[in-house]
Amino acid sequence: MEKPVRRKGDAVTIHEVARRAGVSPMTVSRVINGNSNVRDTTRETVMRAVRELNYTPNPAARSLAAAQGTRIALIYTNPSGAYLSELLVGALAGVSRTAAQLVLDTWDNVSPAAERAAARKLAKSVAGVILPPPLCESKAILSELVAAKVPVVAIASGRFQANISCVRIDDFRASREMTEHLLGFGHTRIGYIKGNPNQTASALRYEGFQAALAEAGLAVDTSLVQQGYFTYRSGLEAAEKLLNRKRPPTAIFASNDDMAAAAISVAHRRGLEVPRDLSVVGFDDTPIATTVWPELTTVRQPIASMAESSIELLLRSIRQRPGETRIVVDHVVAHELVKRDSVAPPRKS
Amino acid sequence: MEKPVRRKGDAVTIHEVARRAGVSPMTVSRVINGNSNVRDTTRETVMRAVRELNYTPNPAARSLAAAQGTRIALIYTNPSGAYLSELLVGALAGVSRTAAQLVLDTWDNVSPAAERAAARKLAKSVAGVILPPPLCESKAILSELVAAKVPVVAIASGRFQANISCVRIDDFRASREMTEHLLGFGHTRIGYIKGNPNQTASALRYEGFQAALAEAGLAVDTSLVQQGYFTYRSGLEAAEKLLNRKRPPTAIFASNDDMAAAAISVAHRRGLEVPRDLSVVGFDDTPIATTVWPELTTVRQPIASMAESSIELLLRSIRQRPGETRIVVDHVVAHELVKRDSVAPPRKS
DNA sequence: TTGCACTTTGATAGCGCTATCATTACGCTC
DNA sequence: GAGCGTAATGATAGCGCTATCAAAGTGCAA
Repeated sequence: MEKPVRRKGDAVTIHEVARRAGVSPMTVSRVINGNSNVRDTTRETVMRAVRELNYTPNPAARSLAAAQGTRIALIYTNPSGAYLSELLVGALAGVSRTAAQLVLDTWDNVSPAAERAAARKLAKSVAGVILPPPLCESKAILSELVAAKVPVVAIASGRFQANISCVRIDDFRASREMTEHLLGFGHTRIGYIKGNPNQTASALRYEGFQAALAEAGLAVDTSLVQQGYFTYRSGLEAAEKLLNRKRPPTAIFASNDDMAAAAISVAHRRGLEVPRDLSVVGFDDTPIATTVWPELTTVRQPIASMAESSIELLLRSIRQRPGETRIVVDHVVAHELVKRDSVAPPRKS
Repeated sequence: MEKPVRRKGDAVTIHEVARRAGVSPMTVSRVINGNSNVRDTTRETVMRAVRELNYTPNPAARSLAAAQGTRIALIYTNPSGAYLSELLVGALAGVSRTAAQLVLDTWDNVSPAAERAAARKLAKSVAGVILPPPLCESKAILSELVAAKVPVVAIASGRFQANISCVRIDDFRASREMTEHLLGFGHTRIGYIKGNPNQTASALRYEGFQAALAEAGLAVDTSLVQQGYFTYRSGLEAAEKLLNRKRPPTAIFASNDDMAAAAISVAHRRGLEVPRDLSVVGFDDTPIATTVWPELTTVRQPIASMAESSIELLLRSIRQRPGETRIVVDHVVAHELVKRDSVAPPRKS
């Protein structure tokens, strides 16, 4: 049995839909592109035909005809690479339905001038950009991209910014919930390891922590709060300081998983068992959360589906007619508290 | 200053190349597709024009005209996901120059029957497949794909298999070198944590370890060899056993980074300092190698560039005319011994 | 030189879709 | 109901590339 010749005849085209609906192919095209200027009744007829024939537009033809070299850039920096693979998986999923191409690049520029230059160059070669943190916090990059009228989606950025679409979770609320979870176990002396101050999310997470404490009528003991930088190394140091105290905390809330993993490691080196002697929780649910032992209780950001949404958003922006006002949305998606094995009630002492 | 209208004129087309080279567009097409039946002198003229104009084929047009929905699948399973992001980065880089689209899928089938069914279905929808371990060791998948005449590239698989192209490092040699490195520091009692037996690479790495020992005139002490499964958890257990011995090893060679990281963690819990009291080395150079402290000495597999080569290989296979014999190559790329901070001479005892 | 088989090149016709402009239908004022 | 402006639809012409087949060139034997 030969493999069928791929050429020809395997897919239903816009013409067949048009014929079935009794309209011209152009009208079908307008309908499937959500174009206005189509009478409602016509639209419905067409849509029915589309459904009946199970029609899917051919992405290649589409982008060829539209001459929109739909290249979408995803720029990242190494530091934030923790969830890179999930980001890529999601972006790829979003792109694979369309003719768009995903192009990757790493920027480790330090100076705003370098970022500015890179952004300007990028703006010329792609139709849209997805920016994870910390890049999406850079004024230099953002202003350059916005000036060049290239649609941008900031992903997992803490806060919504003018002119930039944004797909994110509610860091504040997630962090508050996690703190409440800890509180619910009876912890009252909770150490907190802050994230890198160059990211809005760090502040938001800390605020969520404070808010939960305040609601529970507890004061924030600032000596139990350490600055971290989202790296394992910084988590190591912060946890050392926390556990060196005369009255060490009974739980540590690290604002990402890498630092939480580091806290576990420090605890182990001191002969403390987790969670019996110390509860530890993280944030993000990156692979390391399930690598370490015990597995981390953490907050799951659905990075993959967030990336997928970002692509869709971007594509919609790109497809816009030149005249229309830019689509700018703030898309807050649901997070999830993932309970695993790193939390227990505080030990009686 | 308005952004130039994207439509038209921004890219150099095959016609311009043709005019410059003084041939027809068709001939250019043949050249860039590596088609035979083009005189060498003609080919060179065309290639020069291509270079001078910095021409890149338009992927959309290409796949539209060729009606070859050049979709390349990358299938992975969670367990091997350690270097997934690097794999994706490389594959994407390879793909971004061509019309091909990368589609991802996760298979966590256990039964060969399920794998067989999935492979059969896959064969119908894509033009080529990239298979990282352990999937590339599955007879069921492989035979199904080969039967369907879908080109396959096994990446980072230990050994070359008939009918399947393969891009890999020399696991045996890399492992032998790493062992020699340890030996060079004066270690003679080296613990070894084996990899998952479902992968050829595990055996190869172990053989390399044995070979180096044999060359140095040392006998392999099988009580210093533990079975692991490439997971952090299994590394934990193996390291425990190793360090529980009356005369524990002075160094541990884990056959991947996750298990090496686990070994470090176990050492720390026992108050052992790495590398002062125990040297630990890993394999693969995944992100965890630079996350843990101290950073791991390990063997770097250039996964990204391997993935890129795989794509190129696949594309070449796909572009083949139906008649020709399948291209099957065994591409062994160079590895690298990355020396970091987890190795020191054995402590005098 | 002619004839024949084979290699190399080119002309033509789309791939499936959308931009553009022309055409027709509709709604309204006067 | 004529006249006009706007909304809805259609006809045409490609987007950049490759499949296909026809044409031209090449080599070799007779």
